Amino acid sequence: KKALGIVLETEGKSPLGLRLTGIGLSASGDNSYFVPEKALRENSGLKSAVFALLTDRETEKIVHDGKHARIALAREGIDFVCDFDTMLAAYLLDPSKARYDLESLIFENLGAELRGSEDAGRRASFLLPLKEVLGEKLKNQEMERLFKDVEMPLSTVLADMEMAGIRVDPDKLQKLSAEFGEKLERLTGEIYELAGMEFNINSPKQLGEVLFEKLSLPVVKKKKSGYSTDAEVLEKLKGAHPIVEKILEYRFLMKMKSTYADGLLSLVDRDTLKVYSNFNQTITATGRISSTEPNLQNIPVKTDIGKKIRGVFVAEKPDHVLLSGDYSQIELRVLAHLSGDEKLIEAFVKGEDIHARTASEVFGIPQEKVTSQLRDRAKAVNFGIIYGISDYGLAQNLGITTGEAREYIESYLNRYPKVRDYIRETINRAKLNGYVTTIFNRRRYIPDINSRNYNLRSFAERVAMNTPIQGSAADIIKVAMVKIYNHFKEMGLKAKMLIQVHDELIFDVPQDELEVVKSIVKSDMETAVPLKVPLVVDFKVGKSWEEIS
DNA sequence: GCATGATGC
DNA sequence: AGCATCATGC
Repeated sequence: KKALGIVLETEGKSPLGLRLTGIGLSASGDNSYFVPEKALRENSGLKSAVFALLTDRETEKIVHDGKHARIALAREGIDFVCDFDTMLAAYLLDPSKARYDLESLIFENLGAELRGSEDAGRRASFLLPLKEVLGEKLKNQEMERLFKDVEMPLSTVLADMEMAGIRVDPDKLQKLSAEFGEKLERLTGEIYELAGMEFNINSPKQLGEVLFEKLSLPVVKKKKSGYSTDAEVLEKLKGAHPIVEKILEYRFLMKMKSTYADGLLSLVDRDTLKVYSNFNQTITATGRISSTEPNLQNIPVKTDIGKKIRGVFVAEKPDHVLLSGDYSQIELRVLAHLSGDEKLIEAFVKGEDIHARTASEVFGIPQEKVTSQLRDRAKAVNFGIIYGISDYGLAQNLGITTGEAREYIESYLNRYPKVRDYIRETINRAKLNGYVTTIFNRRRYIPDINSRNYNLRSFAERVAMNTPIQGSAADIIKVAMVKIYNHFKEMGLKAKMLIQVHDELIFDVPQDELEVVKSIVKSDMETAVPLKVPLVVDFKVGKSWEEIS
C-alpha cells in the first residue's frame, strides 16, 4: 500500500466557516507538492486527480488532525477518512502534554526544525517518517488496537458530531437572558442596600472587604491573596447576615446569564439556528473527550432554573426527537471489574442500589434500615474511592473529622477487600513503571509518584487510583460511539449522534426510526466491552434536552 | 496570564 | 477529592 502524507491549509472557523486554501502532498520516495486552492479551482483535471487520491482506498493516508481534515474536506464534497493521525498517536503516547502541534512532533521525534515559512508540501514530507516512529512506539507499548480500533475511527465520529451541530431556540434563550438580567438588577440593589455601599459584586476582592471588614462576618477560609468567598464559605455564613443568601443567588444567576444564556447566544449560527461545539480528543490526561465553544458537557442540570437552559436545546425538525442513553454507575462498575471484588460484583449483578448497599456494608446495618442520610454518606465514600480516597478529602466533603473519615474508609476497605488490594497494586505499579493503564491499555505517566514531597506524592497516588477508572470508562463509551456510528451508517439511518457527556450519548432521531435506533444504541452501549459486571443503560426521549434530563 | 469561582461528570 | 471549560477581575 502506497503511503501519502497530507497537510491541509485552511482558514476560517470550524465547521461552517472552514475553507480549504491549499493541499500539501508527499508520497514515499517522491518529491512533495503544494497545490493552492486556486489551482484546484482553475484546473478541473488536477482537482479530480487530487481528490481521487484523497479517497483512494489503496493509499495509506497520513494526516495530522484527521478530524479537522475531514471537516475541511466535507465542504468540498469529500468523505475523507485517514488511516494514520499523527496527532492522535502522539496523544496516546503521552496524554498529558499541553500541545500536539505538528512542528513540535517533528522536532521531538525526527530532530528537524521547521521554519514558520515552510509550506504545506514541505510539512507533508515529514508525515511518513513521523508515522513510522510513532507507529513503532504505539506497537511497542501495545496501544495499536486502542489507536486503530478506537481513537482513529472515533475522530470520524467526532467530526460528524461537530458538523451536525445542535439546534437551539434563540428566542427562548433571549427570554431567559432577560429574565436573569431583571433578577440580577433587583438583587444588585438589594445587596448594595444591605452592604450600605455600592461595590463590584463580581470582584471577590471587593466582596471579601465588604463581608469580612465592613460587615465583620467571621473569616472561615483564606486564599493566598485574601479572603475566600466561594459557595462553601457563603453556605456557612448563611445565618450570619441576610446579604449572604443574596450573594449566593446573585452568583448563580450571573453564571446562568453570562456563561449559558448570553454565552450560548453568541455562538448560535443565525442561518442554521445551531451551535457547533468542538469535541476535542487530545485534551484530557485520562482519555475523556472535552467540549468547547460551547462546552456542552457542563450545561446545568441540578436546579430547576438551570434545567431551563437545557430546554433551549431541541430536536432538529418537527418530526424528530432527542434520545439520550446514559450508563448507570459506569465508574463503580469499572472499579468492580478492575478489582474483581466479589461483593461489589455481586451488588451489580443483583441490580442493587449501590449506595444503599455500600451504606449497609460500611455502617453494618441491614439495607432496609439505611436512612437517606446514611445513603448520602456512603455515596460520598463511593465517590471518594473513585477520586482516589483521602481522609482529608472525605472529611471536607462530609463535614466530619479526618478521624471519622478514616474510620469510614477503613470500614469500606475491610468490606471490599479486593478494592484495597487493587488500590495498593495500582499505586505500586505506578511507582514501579511510572505510569498507570486502562482496560484498553491507555497509558498515563505519573511523574510525581515517587516524589519526596508528601503533597505532590499523595496527589500523584490519587491520580494513579482515579485514572484507570475514569480512563476505562472513557474507553468504553468511545468503543460504543464507534459501534453505534458504524451501525447507523450500515443501516442508512438518518439518526445522528450529537453530544457525548462522559457517560451519556444524545442523538437526534426521526420519529419513525426511534425504536430501531434505541435498540442499536442499547445493545452497542451495553455490550461495548465485556466486564465482570453488566453495563446498564437508561434511556429517555423528548423534544428538548430538558425533557430527557 | 493567573486567580477565583461557577458549571458538568 | 479525580477530570474538564468559561466568565470575570486585576
